Amino acid sequence: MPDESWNTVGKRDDHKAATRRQIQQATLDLLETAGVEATTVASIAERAGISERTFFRYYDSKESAAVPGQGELLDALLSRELAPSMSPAEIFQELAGACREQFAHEVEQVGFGRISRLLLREPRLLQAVSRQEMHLVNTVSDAVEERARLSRMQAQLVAELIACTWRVAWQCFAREESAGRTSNPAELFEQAVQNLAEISAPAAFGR
Amino acid sequence: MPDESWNTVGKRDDHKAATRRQIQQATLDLLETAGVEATTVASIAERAGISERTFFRYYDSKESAAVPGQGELLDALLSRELAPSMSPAEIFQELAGACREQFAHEVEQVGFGRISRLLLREPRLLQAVSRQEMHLVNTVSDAVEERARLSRMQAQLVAELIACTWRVAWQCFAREESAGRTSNPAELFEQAVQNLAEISAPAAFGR
DNA sequence: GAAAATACTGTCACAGACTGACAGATTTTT
DNA sequence: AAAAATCTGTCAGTCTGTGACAGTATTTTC
Repeated sequence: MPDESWNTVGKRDDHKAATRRQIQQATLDLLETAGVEATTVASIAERAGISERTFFRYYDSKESAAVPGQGELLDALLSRELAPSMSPAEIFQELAGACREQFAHEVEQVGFGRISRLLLREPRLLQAVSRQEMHLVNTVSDAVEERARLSRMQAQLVAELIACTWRVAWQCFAREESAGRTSNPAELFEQAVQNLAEISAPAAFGR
Repeated sequence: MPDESWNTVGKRDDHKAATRRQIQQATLDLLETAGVEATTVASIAERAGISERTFFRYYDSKESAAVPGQGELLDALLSRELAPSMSPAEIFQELAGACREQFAHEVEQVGFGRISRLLLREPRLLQAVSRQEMHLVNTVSDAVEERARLSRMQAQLVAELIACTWRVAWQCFAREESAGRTSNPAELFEQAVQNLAEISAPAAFGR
């Protein structure tokens, strides 16, 4: 038997990752056809070839098994440099940039269309996303407050605006996609940022 | 027996309203001491003097029995005049005005402090609020799109920004309140709107 | 004022979500 | 190969939430 100790992933991790994918797959399959309400965890577990108990060792609900995590987005946001010398507007622009790149990237992922279609018609899944966003806003808010030395209110607003822009861009893109039209993600995101400025700052765009 | 038919509320409505209050009260009492997790619907029902089954005829979960509805805010927003001639910024200002007044009003309500303290330390209750906000955003977004003739993206952004400002102002106020300090609600809300503009419109504040 | 229609509540029964405990199997480490 | 750590399934149990039915109170109708 060849030595593969250089490889950090062993059989255990492989199997875990595979199980995760199977659960995701099974969940999407069933939610797509029967809807969130009518789908039971038992049926998901059966389709994924595991016990019901094991399902809950991977995900804490069928909703969270369906929606993708926001870990990458969070990482992208936290990896940006935020100096105390920057103005709130500059910080927002910096983070929005990270968001735009990540957005364009995630749209390319396999299964994006599938999940977005599901999200548009299943409020309970949107709820699950909202829970993740709550965590993201808190984390980003804390980071901004500490690293950029903004007031609590400013930091929170920056974080909320980031999440808000992301949400709107995402939803607009998904709607376009569902309608058969195709659009440029980065451009769409930038358009959201642009509209945001126009809406909230009356003086800057006076007639 | 005196004729009271002029009074639109009969014994039935009275009793219903009283039961609602009892449930709210019992829920807050128990959540306050034991937390959301540890409190069962059965215990709430017992304290409110009703059966468990009846509890679910009034509220669909213990979370929603604890948080106040957003019906008044929604009414206030929808009662504002939105003409197609208005710019997105003007629409936002108009709605923000309604929000500010409602905010100052709600802060005065009895039980506000109690609920806000609870919300600050119970994520599950925040989740329940978030569900209501989702509905509010959708409703406002639709109204804005139809009555002010904005693009879907603009309408959605306006609605999200309203909700966002409300949330931040609310949270800041609650935090101040919890810390023993007292602040002016209308002023605080206006400050949030101000900061919002400063954050999202770089060109307007570039010194 | 009685009778009929309507609304509210409690009891019962049940499905589904989720968790703790334990035992057996598998992988990893020594 | 033995020991330790990890993963999984089974079992039993609590809690949430809902449909069905019957009994009671209220309102409406005559």
